[in-house]
Amino acid sequence: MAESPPTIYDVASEAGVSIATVSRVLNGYSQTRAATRDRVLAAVRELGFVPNGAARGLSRGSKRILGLVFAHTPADDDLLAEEEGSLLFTDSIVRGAEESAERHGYSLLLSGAGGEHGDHAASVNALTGKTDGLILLDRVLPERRLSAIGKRFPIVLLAGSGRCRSAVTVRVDNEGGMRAVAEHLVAVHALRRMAFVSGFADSPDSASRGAALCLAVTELGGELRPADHLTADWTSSGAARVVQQRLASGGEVPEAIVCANDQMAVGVIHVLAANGLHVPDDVAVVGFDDVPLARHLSPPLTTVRQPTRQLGVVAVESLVALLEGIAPTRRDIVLPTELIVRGSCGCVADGDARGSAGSAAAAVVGSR
Amino acid sequence: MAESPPTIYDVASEAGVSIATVSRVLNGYSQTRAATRDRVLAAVRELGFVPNGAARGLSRGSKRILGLVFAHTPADDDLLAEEEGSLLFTDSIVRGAEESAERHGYSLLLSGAGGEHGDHAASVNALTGKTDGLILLDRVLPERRLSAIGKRFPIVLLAGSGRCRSAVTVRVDNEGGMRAVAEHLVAVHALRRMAFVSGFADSPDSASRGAALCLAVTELGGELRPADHLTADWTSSGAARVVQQRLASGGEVPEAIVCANDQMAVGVIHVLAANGLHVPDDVAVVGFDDVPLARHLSPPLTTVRQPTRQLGVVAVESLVALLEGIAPTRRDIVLPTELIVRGSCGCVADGDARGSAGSAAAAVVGSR
DNA sequence: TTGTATGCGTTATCAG
DNA sequence: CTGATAACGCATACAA
Repeated sequence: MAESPPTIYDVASEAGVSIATVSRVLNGYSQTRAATRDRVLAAVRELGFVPNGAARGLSRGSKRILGLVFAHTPADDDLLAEEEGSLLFTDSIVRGAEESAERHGYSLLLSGAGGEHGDHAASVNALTGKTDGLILLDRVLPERRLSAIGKRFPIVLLAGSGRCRSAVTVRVDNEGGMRAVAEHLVAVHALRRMAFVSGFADSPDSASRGAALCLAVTELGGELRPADHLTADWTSSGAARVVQQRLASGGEVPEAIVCANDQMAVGVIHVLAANGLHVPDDVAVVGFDDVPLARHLSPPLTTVRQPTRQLGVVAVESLVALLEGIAPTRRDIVLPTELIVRGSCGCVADGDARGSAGSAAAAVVGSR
Repeated sequence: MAESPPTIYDVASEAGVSIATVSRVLNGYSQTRAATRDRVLAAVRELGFVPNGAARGLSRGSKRILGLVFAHTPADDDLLAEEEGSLLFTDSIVRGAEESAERHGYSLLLSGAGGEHGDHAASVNALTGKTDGLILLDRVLPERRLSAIGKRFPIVLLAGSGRCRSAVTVRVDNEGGMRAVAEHLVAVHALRRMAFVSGFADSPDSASRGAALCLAVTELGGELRPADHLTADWTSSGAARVVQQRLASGGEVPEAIVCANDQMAVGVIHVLAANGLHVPDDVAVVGFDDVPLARHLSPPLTTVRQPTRQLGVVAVESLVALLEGIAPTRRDIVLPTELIVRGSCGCVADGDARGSAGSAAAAVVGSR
C-alpha cells in the first residue's frame, strides 16, 4: 500500500545530479554551486525526501540516538498501582533529557528495561545496538552489570549512588537537602522525634535520604528510631499504609514525618487526618521533590526541591560529551537541592496560587 | 578509546562459520545443526556481540522503532512553568506506549516536536526517517499537515478530535464522561449554575469536554453561561488565576466548577479556600483524569477517570497493525471513561487510603 | 564544483 | 544444513 519512500537516488535523478551532490547539499559540508543546490533542494521538496536514518547511521557509524532506560515500577497484581510514585520524578527527567538531546541533534529512545518480567540486563544490552549511548536510571541494573556494559559502551548513570567507578554519575544532593530539613525542624520548630518514610528499599536515592536525615537528626539532638524508619514504595497508598500500621502499633506518635517524595507526603497527611491527627499542629510533614501540586495542597507542602528536569539535561550533556570524545571533568556530578518551606512543617504559609511573581512566595534555603 | 564493537564477521570467524549462519541462528528462521548453533552462540557471548540496529534496519527495511510525538508545553518565560499540567497525562500515555511497543518488538522514540521554537512540521518530518511509524499527540500539527504526512507515512493520532480522515485516531469518551458529571451534579446534588475551566483553548480534548458539559448541563435544566466558561492552561496555577479573576469580577459564584483535568481542580479548590469558600459545602469541584493523588486530597476529588495508559497501548497496537498491513477495523477508536464519585462534589467520602481491595472505595458510574 | 566507486553491518537469495 | 554474494541507502575518499 505505502509505496516505498524516495531515496537519495530519486532526488539525484530528479535534480539531474549525482547522489554525492545531493548528500553534500543536504549535509552542507562542502561548497556547492548555488544553481545546482537550488535544483537539489527543489527536488527534495518535490519528492518529500527524508534521509533514511538507518542508512545514515550505518554509513557514518553513529545513529544519533540516545537511550534512556528506567526501571518499571512493579505494577504487580494491583491494578490500581498505576499510582506509580516514581512517575513524576522519572517523567520530569525524561522531558529534560528529550529536550537536551534534541538540542544536541540526537533523538531519545525510551525503554522500560523489558517490563518487569524480562531480563533487564538483556534488554539494556539489546539497546546497545540501537543507540549511541545510554542513560540508566536508578535500579535498572546491579553495579557489576553496569561496569560490564560501561566498559564497552558509553553510559551515564542517573540518580545512582555515585559509587560506580566505571561510569559518569549524575545525581542530586540528597544529603544537603535532608540536613536542611533536619535543621529546620529542630531549630525552628523545636521538634525532636522524627520518622522517615522511604521509597523502595533498594533505591539509592531513598537510602541516602534516609541515612542523611537520620545522621543529621541525631547530630542535632533529635531522634529517629529504627522503628520509625518506615519502608514504603514511593506511592501515596503505600505510605498511607505503613503510617497507618505505625499508628496502630501504638507508641508515641512522631513529631515530624519526613517522606522520600511528595506523593508519599500526601498519603501521610491523608492518613493522619483519618486518625484525627492534624498537620502541622499535631504532626509536621515534609516531602521531597517539590512537585507542582505541592504548593496547592492544604496545608501547602514543605519539601525539598530537586532539579529533576535538569537531571535529565545534565545526563544528556554528559553523554554527548562522552560521545564526542571529551574526557569528563568529573565522574560524579551532584546537583543542588533546596528546602522549600511552606505550611506543612508548621510555618505560616503566606503564599497563594501565584508563583511566577518576582519574589517567590515560599522561603528558600540553599542546601549548600 | 572505545574500540569498535564486534560485527557479525567477528562472530563468524570466531565460530568458524559464515556470517549467513550467524545471522540464521540469531534470527532463527531456518534450521541449524545443534553443534554449529552452539558454537555460534558461544562466540556471540564471548565477544559480547549485539547486532547493529542501523545495519539491520537498512537491510530489512524496518527499523523496529516507533515514534511518539508530543507538543511541548509552552514553558515561556515562566521558569516555574515546569508545572506542566499535561505532564501526568502525557507521561502515563508514554508508559503505556513504551510497554506495548516493547511487547511488540519495537522501541519507542520520544520527541517534543522541536521544542517550542522549532518548526513542528519539520521536526515530525525528520522523525519519519528514523522510525517506522508515528503516534502524534494532541496539538502537534494542524489537520492539513497531518493528512499530508499521513498519506505517505503510517500515523496514529492520539486524543485528537477524531475528525481527521487520513489517519486512525484513538481518544477517550469525553462526552460520556462529562454527561455523567452533569447528571450527577444536577440529579444528586440539585446544582444548577455550573462553570467550566478549560485547558489550552486549542486542545480538542478540552474543547470537547467543555462542549459536552455545556450541552448536558443545559439539557438537564442547569446553566453554564459563556462568562463561566473559563479558559486556563491545564495547570493548577493557571486555573487558580482564572477562577480568582472570575471571583473578583463579582457576580454570583457558580454552584459547581468542573475542570478539564485534576491539576486544575486542585488549583481551584485552593483558590476557593483562599476566598473563604469551602469545597464542597459552598462550591462543588470536579476534575478529570483521576490522577493517583486525587483520592488523597481533602476533600477527595470527584473526577472522571480516563484510561490514560491504555490510550498509549491502543495507539501502539493500532500502529503496529498498520505496519503489518492489517487494515484498521475502525478509524476512530474511543476508549470509555467513568465518573469516580468522591467527596469534592458533596458526596460523603468513605474511602480511605486503601484502594486495592475487592470493592472500590469510590462509587463508579459507567459513561456508556 | 561535481561524479564515481567503495564501505558500513545485516538480511536474504541463491547455489552447493 | 551451510556458504557466497547481492542488495539496503547514504557518506565520503578519490578522480575528474
